[in-house]
Order: sequence, then structure tokens, then C-alpha cells
Amino acid sequence: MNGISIGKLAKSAGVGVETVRYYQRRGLLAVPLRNGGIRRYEADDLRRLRFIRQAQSAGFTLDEIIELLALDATDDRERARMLALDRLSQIDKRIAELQSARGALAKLAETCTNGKAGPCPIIEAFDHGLLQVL
Amino acid sequence: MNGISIGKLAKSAGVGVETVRYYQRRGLLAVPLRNGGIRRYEADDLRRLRFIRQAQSAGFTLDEIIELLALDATDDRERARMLALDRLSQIDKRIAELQSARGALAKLAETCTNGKAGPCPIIEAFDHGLLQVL
DNA sequence: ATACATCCCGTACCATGGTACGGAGTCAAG
DNA sequence: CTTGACTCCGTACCATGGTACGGGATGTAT
Repeated sequence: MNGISIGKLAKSAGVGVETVRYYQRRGLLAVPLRNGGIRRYEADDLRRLRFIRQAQSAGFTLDEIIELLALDATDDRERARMLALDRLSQIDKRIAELQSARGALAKLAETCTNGKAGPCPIIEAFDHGLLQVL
Repeated sequence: MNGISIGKLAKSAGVGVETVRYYQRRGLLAVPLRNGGIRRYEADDLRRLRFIRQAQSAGFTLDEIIELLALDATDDRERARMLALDRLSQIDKRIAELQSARGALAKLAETCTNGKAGPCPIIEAFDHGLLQVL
């Protein structure tokens, strides 16, 4: 028999079977024809599934990924490029945010090094100054 | 009258009124006593609200933030430190992920520069090689 | 004192991204 | 040829983090 079962597909991509089926329902993955009782998956399905996960980790929503997948087959380079650039700038923003959060956490961990007495000023560790609005 | 209204509090923190109320329901923010009809908020509430948002952007869930807020008042420095270090390493992981995604997107944007013909290999831009499991 | 904006509170609803359940069919090994 | 693992499919349920609604009370500016 050619191809692999849904269980192996899922495992190879590091997701659950239910997740694969969910993606099929959402139209992100094709549902292959079944010859006999059990559906079989090919390299393309795995590639696609992995792409979905990578795109998710890049912050695309499933709806956006649906668009990307559709785009992949078309000639609309401009649209693809726009989506990429748009997300690129959001990623840069997010990285900056995370780095700032990282700084706060590092400060917090340092301040709260064991051995000193008293409470650990968690809120303060994140506090970058308070506007006067009161 | 001292303090500010919920609307101003929300605005100063860049959230909606409903969000503030939601945090109150979840126990992240105290519900101040009302003298007369309208509740008033102080600098501490704003500080706390801002902290919540910063902690969220550091990737803490609201439940974790509840713990952080509780911890802020206690002497359990070790626990605070552990939470911080734990999240720190997750943040580093996430930053690395985002940077990898960033690379893929940059590649995609470049490949899909307008002018060339044919489809834009979106999936391929993310493809880091495929294991042989089929 | 009369608008008009805000606030209060409870309850309902929403989007996202899954996860669980259950009964029937199928497959592979012993 | 049975047993155990896996699949199929539909439907229901879940967690997270909000957002919306609506009627009545209250505050503020003119």
C-alpha cells in the first residue's frame, strides 16, 4: 500500500490525529480518496501540514494560512509579497515586545534571587513609569 | 472627587472598559468600594492593569498572572524566580522561532518580488527539508 | 433642569484552535 | 480467525480571552 495513514502523518508533523482532521474540515488539508477503507497520505500532505504549523508559528491565523495556500498555486505574487511584508513587520514588533518582556523577567529573576528577605517586587519589575492621569 | 472612572482607567491602559470588568470578574483587579454611585480607581489599579498587559505580552496566561499578582505580595522569592526563569526560557525559544519565521518570510518576500512571472512558492519558502517517512 | 455621556451589573454571545466521544469498520500479527 | 490497534465520521464539548446588550442609575456641561 502506498502512502501513510493519518496517524503516521500526524505523528510526522508532531500534531494529533484530531488536529489533522480539524484542518481537513477547515479546508487546509485535502481529504484523499479512500481506496478500500482507509485513506492514505503522500509527501505533499506532510509538506503542507508542516507548512501550516510553521506559518502558525509565524503568527498567521488559520484563515490567513488558507489564503497563503490558495496563493501558493496562483500567480498573484504581489498579494503574497504584501502578506509576507505585513507579517514581517508584525513579527519584528513582536520580537521587540518579547525582548522587552525578557528584560523585565531577567530583572525580576535577578531581584528575586533567593537569600534576600522580603517580598519580590514583581509588578515593579515590569513598571516602566506611570503617567500622571489621576 | 478622588481617583478616576473605569472608562479613564481603561483608556489609560489602552484597554476597553469591558476588559477591565472582565479582569475584575477573574479576580485580577479589585473592585473598589463605591461611595455614591460610581467606583473610583487609583494609581495602584492602573499600575496593576498595566502590569497585567505587560505580563500578557510576555506570554503569561491570565491564570499565571493571577499567581504572579498573589506572589507579589508574599515572600516566596523562589517561586517567583522560578516562574520568571521558566518563562524566560520560553521567551527565548519563542524569539528564536519568530526569527526563523522571519527568515522564511523575508525569503518569501524576496522571491515574490513583483515582475517575475509564475506562481510564488510560498510553501517552499518555509520548507526546510522533508524527512523520509513515506 | 435637561441632555448626553458614562457607569453599573448580569447575562449572553463570540472567535480561535482545537480535543473528546462513541459506534462501526478495517488491518496486521499471532 | 480472533484480538488489539487504528481509522472513519459526525457531533459535542472545551479553554482562553474577551465583546456585546440592555435597562436603569448617575455625572457633567450648558
